[in-house]
Amino acid sequence: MVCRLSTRLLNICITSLCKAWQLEKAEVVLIDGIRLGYLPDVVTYNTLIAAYCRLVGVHEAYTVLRRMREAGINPDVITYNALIAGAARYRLLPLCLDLFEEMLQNDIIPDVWSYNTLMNCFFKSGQPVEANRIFRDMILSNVSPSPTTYNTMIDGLCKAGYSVNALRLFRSLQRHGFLPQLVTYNILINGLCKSGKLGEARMILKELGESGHVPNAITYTSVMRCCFRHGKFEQGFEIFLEMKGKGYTFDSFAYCTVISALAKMGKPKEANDYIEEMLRTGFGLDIVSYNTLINLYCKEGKLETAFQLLYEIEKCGMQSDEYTHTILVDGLCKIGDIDGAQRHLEYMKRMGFESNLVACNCLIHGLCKVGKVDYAMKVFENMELKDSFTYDSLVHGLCKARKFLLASKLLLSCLRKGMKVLSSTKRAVIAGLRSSGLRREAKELRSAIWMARILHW
DNA sequence: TTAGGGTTAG
Repeated sequence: MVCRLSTRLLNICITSLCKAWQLEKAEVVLIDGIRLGYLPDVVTYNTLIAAYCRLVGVHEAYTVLRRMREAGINPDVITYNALIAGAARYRLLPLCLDLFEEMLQNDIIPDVWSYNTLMNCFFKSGQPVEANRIFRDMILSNVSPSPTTYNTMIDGLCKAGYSVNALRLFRSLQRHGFLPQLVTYNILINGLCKSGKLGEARMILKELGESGHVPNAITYTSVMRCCFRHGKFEQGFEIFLEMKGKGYTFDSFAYCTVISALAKMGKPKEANDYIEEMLRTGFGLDIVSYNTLINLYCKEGKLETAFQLLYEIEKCGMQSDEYTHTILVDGLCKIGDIDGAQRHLEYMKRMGFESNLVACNCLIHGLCKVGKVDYAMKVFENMELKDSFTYDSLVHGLCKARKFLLASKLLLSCLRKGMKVLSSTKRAVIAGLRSSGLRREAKELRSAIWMARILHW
């Protein structure tokens, strides 16, 4: 009894220290505890493993598992779930699968949490088909799905571009008596908004209103962002005011949405006013908030201030991300500092950021803007991934350089891949071919555009 | 120990 009480006390201490990010102190308490006869149990080690995953890394957490075994304590399903969640946090899909396999080999039966985490990891890694396979495995293993399972499925489907299937799943669950939670509505509203299905999003929002759930800050932010994206600025700002009135502007999410919208609208003065308001509220800025500010400074051409912020981020120990550097590359391109942009791309590589499609697109656009279209072509040829932004920028650049035949060739290869390009891009190439006396080529391009429209409808 | 909102390019 005394021993069990002591272990409980030890666990309470370790849990509090882990929650306060005091991992080193938690380790000291563990060592001192053992010395004083407070014996750790599976909960002690599970707490430490979860904390290592969250604060240090999954490999370091795995060393705790070894120590746990050395202490004669067997891991359980919670131990493995924590490790799988840790691996999923760092998108280490093969490690997630290895851990799942190791769990099975140790005769530990995976539970709904294990499957949910693995499924989510597959979705986050861009593998919706595999995620669905995990869902099926779960059913075959007689593990009952939880509301989180369905929420993960709906969210994953939306993010993978299958919002229609997500809505279908939602409806079929409802028919089988599933009562959607607020989070389910939020996932679906956000997913439908992002895929441009505004009518359906509005319908779900109406159903949410009738469901008895009260829309929260997340619901409001999703809908507000959707309004801004579709040019309904007045409605967007009305939502922001309503959020303020309800006390839903307690974090940076709503502010970042509004500031970015104003930056896009070319209203830096108003955006700066909101920045000041956000800073006055006193909540700490995270990396997305910093990125929003850097983006605004870049849009204003204030690159020095933007880099000063990057310096601040790094100085306070915060990690900059792909967005931070992509925004800076774009900012440099926009002021015509192509050398600076290329240097920053190199810096990104050195920092360990993988090849970044958006940043490369910015460079191509910047090169075309300053008339270096041949160099833009070289960058294009070396790019592994290309999207409609890549083609749009380059085709426009080629038209500007009066290289209409090459522009037409690129445009066609883009259309054949089923990518959508701007109407202005198509018009520029056809008009260019005509003005150069290439009437037959212009006619052929028009037919090809027409065919592509039918094929990829 | 699992799920939801904010930041980048034509």
